[in-house]
Amino acid sequence: MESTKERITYAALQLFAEKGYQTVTVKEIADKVNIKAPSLYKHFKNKQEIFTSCKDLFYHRMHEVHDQLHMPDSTRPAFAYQSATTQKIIEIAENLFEFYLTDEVAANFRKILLIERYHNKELNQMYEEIFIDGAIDYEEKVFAELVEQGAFKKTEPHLLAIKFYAPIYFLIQKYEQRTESIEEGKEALKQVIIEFCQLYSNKEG
Amino acid sequence: MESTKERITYAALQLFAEKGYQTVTVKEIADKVNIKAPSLYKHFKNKQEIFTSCKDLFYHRMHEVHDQLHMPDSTRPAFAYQSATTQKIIEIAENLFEFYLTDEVAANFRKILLIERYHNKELNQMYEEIFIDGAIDYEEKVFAELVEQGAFKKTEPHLLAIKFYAPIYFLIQKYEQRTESIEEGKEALKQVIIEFCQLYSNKEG
DNA sequence: GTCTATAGTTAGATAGAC
DNA sequence: GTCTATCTAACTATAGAC
Repeated sequence: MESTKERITYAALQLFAEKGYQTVTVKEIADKVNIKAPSLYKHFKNKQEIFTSCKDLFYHRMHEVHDQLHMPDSTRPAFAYQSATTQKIIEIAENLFEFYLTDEVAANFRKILLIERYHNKELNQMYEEIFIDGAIDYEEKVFAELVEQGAFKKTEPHLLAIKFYAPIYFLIQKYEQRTESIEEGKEALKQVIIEFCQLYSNKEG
Repeated sequence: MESTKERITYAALQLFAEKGYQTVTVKEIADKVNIKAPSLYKHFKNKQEIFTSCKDLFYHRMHEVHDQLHMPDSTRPAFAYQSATTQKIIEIAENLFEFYLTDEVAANFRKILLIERYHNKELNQMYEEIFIDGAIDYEEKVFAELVEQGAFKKTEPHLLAIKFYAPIYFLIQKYEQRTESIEEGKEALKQVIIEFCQLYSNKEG
């Protein structure tokens, strides 16, 4: 059972991701939910609040999944890097890739951030925290730990993080517009990560 | 001497890159050129034609620079891969990075493509041709040639292309919103590419 | 909580004077 | 080729009936 408020939020999320906030009209959102535009205002004060609802939905979903997957999250305390293994970082890469491509909320809000960040300071900060600096900082810590443990060869963690994360970042943007070929993308990712691990890890695999 | 038509195109280019096509009003464009909105219509038939003018400007600039730098361009005949050397691919990476971050036309239109591609088939195709498949195809050919020449170790060209290109792609998106720190980005790029070449090339450098 | 009707505003674009 | 004045259409949002 989905409430009308939730249906509006999901409809708006899809439309904002496709066209951007300003381009989407409240009538379009209403049409998608099969109600008339003025009825929206019984659920939300105004258009901006619908957007806020999308943002809240994404934050909630992201924290939930990042927690599950022990993924980057600059707004929460650090997770146990001690448990990092080569196998685990492969899993992290695959989960990250899959989450931001197939999860409806994550995939759409990622697009929204990409679109809106050029004229919205807050959303730009959010994008950088999640997909640029935040992600790199996290990977850096993971690799620093792996190097210290002796699991990885002594290498500069920042460069290692870029080499590891950049292909994930690139492949997400490559396959976001062709979700029917996601398996192909996953395969490419896997190969890149495996080669990466063979190069820099001391153990095999 | 810049014509009013050119001044309008450049003003629109900046605004579209920041806010997206729909969000920008013709009044905003006019304000930036210090004329009144109706005067725009003496230079362009409508708003859409201003956008077309931005696109044409970018295409012209891109072909010009890609030719100069022997860079990817799926709409033109292939360049002489025979002349590819390790030193040259480092230069290609740096030039690509610098062009799409510092050239006013290229940097702004790249943002426009990123913003508009989710709801515009033509622009999505253009983005993929320039920044995704086109770029990867080009690098793939370069590396295939380098491998055949014996300059590079025998490696799967497609994976090599992703490993080479993804960091460029990522760093462009990292530094596009902080052009004051571009030198830092250039340094990171250089290090990544140098390490890349050390790993895969047979000769040094 | 849905609707119809409509207010209030702003957008893109045109007409016509200078 | 610039301007002022203005048209028309579209959008956000409100009022009030059901």
